[in-house]
Amino acid sequence: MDKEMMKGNIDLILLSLIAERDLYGYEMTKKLKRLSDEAYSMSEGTLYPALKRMERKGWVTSYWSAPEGERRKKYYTMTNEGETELERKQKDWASLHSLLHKARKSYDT
Amino acid sequence: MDKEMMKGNIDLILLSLIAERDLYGYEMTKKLKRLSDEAYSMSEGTLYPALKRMERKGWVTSYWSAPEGERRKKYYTMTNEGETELERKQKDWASLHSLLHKARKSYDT
DNA sequence: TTTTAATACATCGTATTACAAGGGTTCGTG
DNA sequence: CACGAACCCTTGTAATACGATGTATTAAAA
Repeated sequence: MDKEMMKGNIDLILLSLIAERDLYGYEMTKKLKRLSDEAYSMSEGTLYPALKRMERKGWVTSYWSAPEGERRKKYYTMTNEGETELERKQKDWASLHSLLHKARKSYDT
Repeated sequence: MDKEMMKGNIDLILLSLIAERDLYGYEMTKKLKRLSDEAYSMSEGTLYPALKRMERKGWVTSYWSAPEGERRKKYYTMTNEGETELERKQKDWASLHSLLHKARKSYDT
């Protein structure tokens, strides 16, 4: 998968991940790599600013976790607004999918 | 459909349209609006620079048509490179779709 | 006939975005 | 102790989407 394909969809990807369970940043990069069969690596220069952005928009919140003997990790968790936004993005995604389908099939003149 | 959803997918959309048959710019905006049930309007400030960009990249070529009594229109047509690029983008799109699916389903830990 | 709306192409300035490159700390293992 | 992996972050740059704006031409309405 070309990295270009991620453009414009970073937030949707991250929201989808975080919706499942709380994750910390570094973990997200590893998970994405695994889920894409090593095809896609999200650079940290993309990830961390994106997380900040989403937190600023109120879609996620974060908390530090530092259990005994473990190093600190910054976990991100979903807000209600984030869930709303995710649903919106999923709908948009479906609409775009449908639009592309129609375009390919020359649905009308 | 929110306009935001188009970000990063403009080229894919336009290539999909042009792959079906030669089209001129203004026609593309109308067709997209129709295909999306009036939900999406591609602004001309988005469209024309995008067409120029794709022509520069060799994905499409253009020709002017000015039949007797009709006003001039600039038609765009697909190149072989454009078809290759379209296939590449379609594959990427499918990969992203799969990735999102796996993210939602908590496919792994 | 004058005005208005639609058709058709284009550019410019701005805000946003993705990312490579870099910086830093902490921890485990050889 | 050295080294790499785990973890977080910022800065600068290039590309992108789009609103605003400009210019002609043609069709329709007033």
